[in-house]
Amino acid sequence: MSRQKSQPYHHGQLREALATSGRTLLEEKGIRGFTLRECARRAGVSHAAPAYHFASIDDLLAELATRGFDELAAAMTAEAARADGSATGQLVAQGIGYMAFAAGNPALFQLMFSREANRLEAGPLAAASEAVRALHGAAVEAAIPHASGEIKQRMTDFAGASMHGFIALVLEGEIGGKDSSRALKARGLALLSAMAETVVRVGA
Amino acid sequence: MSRQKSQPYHHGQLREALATSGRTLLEEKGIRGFTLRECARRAGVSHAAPAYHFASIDDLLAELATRGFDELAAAMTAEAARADGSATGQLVAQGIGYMAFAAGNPALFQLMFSREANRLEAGPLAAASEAVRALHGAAVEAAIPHASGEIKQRMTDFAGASMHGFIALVLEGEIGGKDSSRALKARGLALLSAMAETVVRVGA
DNA sequence: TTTCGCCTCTTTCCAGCGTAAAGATTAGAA
DNA sequence: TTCTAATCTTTACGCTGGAAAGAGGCGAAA
Repeated sequence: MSRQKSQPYHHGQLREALATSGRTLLEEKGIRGFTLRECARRAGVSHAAPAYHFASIDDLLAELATRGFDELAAAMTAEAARADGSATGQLVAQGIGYMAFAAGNPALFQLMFSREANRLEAGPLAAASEAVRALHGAAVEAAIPHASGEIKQRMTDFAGASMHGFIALVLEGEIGGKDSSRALKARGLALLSAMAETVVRVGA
Repeated sequence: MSRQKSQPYHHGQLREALATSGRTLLEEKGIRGFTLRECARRAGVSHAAPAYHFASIDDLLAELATRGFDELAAAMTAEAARADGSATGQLVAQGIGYMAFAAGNPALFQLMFSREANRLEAGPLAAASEAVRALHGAAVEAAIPHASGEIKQRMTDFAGASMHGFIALVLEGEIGGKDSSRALKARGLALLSAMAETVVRVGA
């Protein structure tokens, strides 16, 4: 990612390059260890160059979080496409995609749900996170089409909370600290199954 | 908290004072806005004074997180004491205490579950967080005394995940962004009820 | 009681940080 | 070709966490 002779001054793709180097840097050093200067260094530009593309370090972090939400939505959709067409199958598959993304990008996942990235109300970050919520909400409602609006809301809360809470606690080491990766996946799957069962039972 | 004539040089209670000023500072500025120097300033000492009591800023943050876990355990116990003696009542009450603590100390709660505080395996932080887990695990097992060990584990995962996930998503604004505080409490209570019902149903 | 050593805190210093301002360079339009 | 705006570098500032050295105060040993 360092500057080449073919790009002696204008980088041309600096915004993209910063997002790329920023993402790896974030996973390597964590949120507190993330610095704008190191990010610029890895992109091969001076430490002040990012200022033109991002108003502040928080702005860059918000961009990373936004891209994270986009990718999370894609992971949920992709996993759902691989599952059978049943409503509960879709719901569980979405959860698998959600957890797999979180496990593969723990620091980014933490940033996305950390409130450190200042999400302006109408900003792209809020839209991207809303898209994930919509995806999940649709899956829950599809599983309980005849339920009342209130039940649907409660079951969406319930499904989202258990799915998110489980992987969050796993990443934190609060759950399955000594478990193998395989055993952990089984626990996750068991949780998603119990969640889906409850949703259809209450919402029937 | 500034230095008085009665304590011209030796502070005497500096460790405590730093933990106190650190806690308010954390809630005011968030994890990323937390600085050791401002913390020392508020305690009325020079910026290098904390070094004697805390090896690094991460060490101070770990102390704050540890105290947070102690307080969280106390909040869960206190709320459970106010509830009826039924096993599910205890489980729900613990959840209320958990959520109330998180809502009242959002930045601290986030720090506790942020992996930023480097939790050494055998450190006091790990012990304090383990105590909270034990408290919750005992409540779940008391609700399903005849269940197998595997079911108990799965239901502990399940209960902990939904409880933690819900309040985490609320703090993040992912759930109930427009709701009033009252409505939000109702949603939380509904979630805890659904959680407890599922635990006793599956574990029966 | 005096002295001495250790604990606690301050002062000073350093490199690194985010950000602002000004200068340099380039691309593309006129 | 020349001019202008966009992009990047250089420089500078106040802040940060931490290390090192010095000062002050307490308690034990004489």
